[in-house]
Amino acid sequence: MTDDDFDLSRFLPYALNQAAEATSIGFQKYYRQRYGMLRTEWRVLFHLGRYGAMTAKGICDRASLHKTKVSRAVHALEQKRFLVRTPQEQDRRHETLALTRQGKVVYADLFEAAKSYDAKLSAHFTAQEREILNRCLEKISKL
Amino acid sequence: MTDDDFDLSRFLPYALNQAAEATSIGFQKYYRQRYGMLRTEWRVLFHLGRYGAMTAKGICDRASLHKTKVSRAVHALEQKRFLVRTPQEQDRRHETLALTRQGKVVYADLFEAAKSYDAKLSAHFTAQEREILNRCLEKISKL
DNA sequence: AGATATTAGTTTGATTTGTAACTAACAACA
DNA sequence: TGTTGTTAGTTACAAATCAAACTAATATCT
Repeated sequence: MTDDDFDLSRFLPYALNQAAEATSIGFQKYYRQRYGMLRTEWRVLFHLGRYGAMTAKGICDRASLHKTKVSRAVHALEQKRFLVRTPQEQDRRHETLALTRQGKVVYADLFEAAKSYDAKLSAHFTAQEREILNRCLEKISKL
Repeated sequence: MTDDDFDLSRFLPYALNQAAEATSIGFQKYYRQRYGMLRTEWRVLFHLGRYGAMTAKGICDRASLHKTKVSRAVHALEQKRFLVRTPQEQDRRHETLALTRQGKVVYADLFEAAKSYDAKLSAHFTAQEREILNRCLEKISKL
């Protein structure tokens, strides 16, 4: 490859970042305006809604999020009355996090919004493209 | 699609973000440790090295970066003596930004590092995957 | 010319993130 | 029992980002 062929837009970290930002904006607007939520809050909410009650540590591990980020998101979601914490009997260091009724409603709404947002994005690709794209992204995330 | 199939890892904004972060880390280390640079600084440096002298506005447009980010990056690169500014005669609002000799050396180093980092990443994909991945990312960035 | 609007770039203050130190609860082992 | 280590989660401070207000130069319109 000659130097002329190597451009920022072909540099994977850059291209991925640009694409990530471009797709994030639209959905971000939704949970920000509607529920005053931050990205980490949405992720934490999603995990609890999708996989059921778990501890903050569980979310850290599943979502590859740092514990301070999760700690702050949990606090914010608690303030909004979207979740409640319950210290575990056998080990009081662990707190089980569970969505409230209201939290579940919000989750359901965001889940649907995410699905339809994703569908709208996917419409720009062929089935093959979408499949390969997913495969590539998954591979990269596991590097 | 049933709900069971829709997971965070299949939600494009999320998958792109995870992949972007995963690939960024390795290269970020390089320009951070070696030159104390931030991401925006590396991007600005790259633009000047790759496309030649231009104004801050020019970089904003080409790189889709906000002017405050560019302003700060330019300031930082100036402090490091990687670039110099020259107000334009005919319109003194515009300043032409150009890499210094030292800036060019740093650019050349980072350019090579980026190329080889990218090559290492690309090794995980087939030619077809890489091609489709690029195409998809480009499409997405233009949405 | 003089008033108004744009444009390039900077600064400021609030929000968000990252890093490291911290507390509290439990475990292991002498 | 007491000392040391580990783990879950929080807090505090520094660094980075974002949005909005600002300055200075030029353009436009009357």
